[in-house]
Amino acid sequence: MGNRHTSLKDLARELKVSISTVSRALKDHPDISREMKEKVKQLALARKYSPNPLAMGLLKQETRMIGVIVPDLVTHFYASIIAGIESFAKEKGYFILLASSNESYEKEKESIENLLKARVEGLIICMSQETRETSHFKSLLAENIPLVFFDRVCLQDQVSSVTADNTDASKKITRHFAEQGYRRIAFISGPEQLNISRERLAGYIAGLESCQLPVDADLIEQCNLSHDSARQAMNRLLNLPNPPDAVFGINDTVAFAAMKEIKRHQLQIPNDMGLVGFTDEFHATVVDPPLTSITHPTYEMGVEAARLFFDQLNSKQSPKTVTLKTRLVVRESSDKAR
Amino acid sequence: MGNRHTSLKDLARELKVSISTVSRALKDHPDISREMKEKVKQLALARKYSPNPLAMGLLKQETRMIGVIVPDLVTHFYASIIAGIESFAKEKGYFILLASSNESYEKEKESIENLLKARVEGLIICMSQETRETSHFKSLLAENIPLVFFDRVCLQDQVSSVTADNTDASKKITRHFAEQGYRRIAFISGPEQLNISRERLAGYIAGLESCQLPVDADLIEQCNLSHDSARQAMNRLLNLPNPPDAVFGINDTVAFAAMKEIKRHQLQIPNDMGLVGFTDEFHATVVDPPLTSITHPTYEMGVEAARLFFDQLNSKQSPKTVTLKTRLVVRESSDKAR
DNA sequence: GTGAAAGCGCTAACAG
DNA sequence: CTGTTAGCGCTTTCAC
Repeated sequence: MGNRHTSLKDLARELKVSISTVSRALKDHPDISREMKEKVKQLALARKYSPNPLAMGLLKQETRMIGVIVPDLVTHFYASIIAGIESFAKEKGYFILLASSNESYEKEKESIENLLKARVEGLIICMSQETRETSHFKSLLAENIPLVFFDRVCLQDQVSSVTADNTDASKKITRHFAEQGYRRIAFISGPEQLNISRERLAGYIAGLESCQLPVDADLIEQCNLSHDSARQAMNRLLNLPNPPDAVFGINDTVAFAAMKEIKRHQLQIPNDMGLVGFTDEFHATVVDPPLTSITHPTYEMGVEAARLFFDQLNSKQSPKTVTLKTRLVVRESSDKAR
Repeated sequence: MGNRHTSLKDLARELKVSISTVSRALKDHPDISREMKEKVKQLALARKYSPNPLAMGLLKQETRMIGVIVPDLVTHFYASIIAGIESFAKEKGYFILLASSNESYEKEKESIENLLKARVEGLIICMSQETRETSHFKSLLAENIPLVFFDRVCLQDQVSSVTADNTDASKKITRHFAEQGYRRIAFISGPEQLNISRERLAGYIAGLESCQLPVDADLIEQCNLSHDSARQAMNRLLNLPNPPDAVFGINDTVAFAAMKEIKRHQLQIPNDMGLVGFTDEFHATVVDPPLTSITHPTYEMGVEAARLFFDQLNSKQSPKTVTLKTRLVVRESSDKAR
């Protein structure tokens, strides 16, 4: 390999001045003469000098890297959030080090350790589904390492986080169903340790109550957010003695799985069964019929998470909670009127 | 911030020995006494010592980072490939630095520069759609920086690359259509500077010829791989005086766009119009009807790209070309028989 | 067996 | 205005 990068030393030698002179000239230090600055800058350009971030990092104790941990690397949902984080971080001259927990608590802990070993300056995390216990996060706090949660959050009084307005959004969904004439509205939730499950469930119930519809425990199903488990949940709903006439799926995967299962049972969407999801723009329009959904502002969520991160980094502020407004976009899957 | 990590110096001070002793003890240097090793290792563990990669990098001139540039961060296709790269790199103790070209030639060049400034040890790249000119890649080669292309490639005699068996696969598609009784088979291609466009077109034509079907220039459309442009292309096909009865879309986005447009024209898939794509497993099964497609081995492609990268890194070998086998998976969208 | 010292590329305090 | 020096964390050669 050899050293393919020009160093200050190289420049200094070539110009027959000291390293510090070169260093200062490049940063327009007032002490340096105009001509010297000229000469140095010109040579630096010619030799394609760029400061060695390792050396800088060592010196300044900063690596300009942020660790990002997501439950899963391959879904559009996280990819889009990551793109948001990346774009904000890039502006600030930071890079992203990416890791996936694969929805596993153990891998989450492992990823945190690896990223810290790589000397990231802090972490932006979406918790794994399995995570019930938060000591690994608390020790980050104890060590004063900047931390931000997005979408799935915990320790909200101590950690900055970005979420969607889950409760509100879910309430809107239930009310929308009711307005369309659906009466037995089911909800397929996720693991109860996740705030998104709890909040969306709360909204679902609040919505039912505000429409004077009864809350029927049979209509509340749970799954582990995997495709298969969501299909099974939908299947249980369909096999109920008194099945629902509408379903609210807690996220993309669940909504898709539900859709497949409904179709498999030869039921028409939206006439026999209404369906609404909680997805990003892209997926909702790809399926057939197009899915009514709360469009999750994924990219924006990433941007906000990064913004919160830098707030933490620059001045240890008290944790902030950002809640992103969502929109209910009505499409065919819940539009009986058509 | 302060220095939150334990250093060799810290350990040395605590044990009242020199830094070099600690360093040697930790790497089981034969000169060090058994007891000393014990003591050092124990304390290192207790203090959670982990070597500072910046210091190591500076010393050894290696950063253990690979730059990865994709045309787009948010699609499942690239996300899945990135996951493959990441998993292999992780094995080797390397991290990924991710950048997106957003299909722009300028951004691609910019990303290369940024990543080099960050001192990645080499690059794994999928070219932007706009890229026609390869001098920025050539200068990487000139500087002996390891480089691997995937999916979209160029300079194949000088650079290692992984691709799918595009020509073969496309031939299979055309032949499959013919077997199903389709006669006017159209192809929606991408920009001609991309090898995937040229190779898939070649396979499409070879397939037609092997079935004694005529090649009709009207049935070969082009788009820039965006959703809108693909819809327009499909639309042009549908408005032909003698429209096709089957369409082969060059990738995911194109196949989806085509599907929407076909539905908008009230045509039934597969009866009025057959449709086949070139997609990863996930997307093909989400749409309705499920899409017959060449399933693109995305994750595997990432793994192979990473493998080639390390081949390059470890010993400057002559460039290799890996071609991944694909499978034609017949689903409803082209299955007239049902 | 262990320590001292140099050096990777850089900045900043201190000299002159 | 410019140079010298120390030090960020680490490995390695050379001394003892």
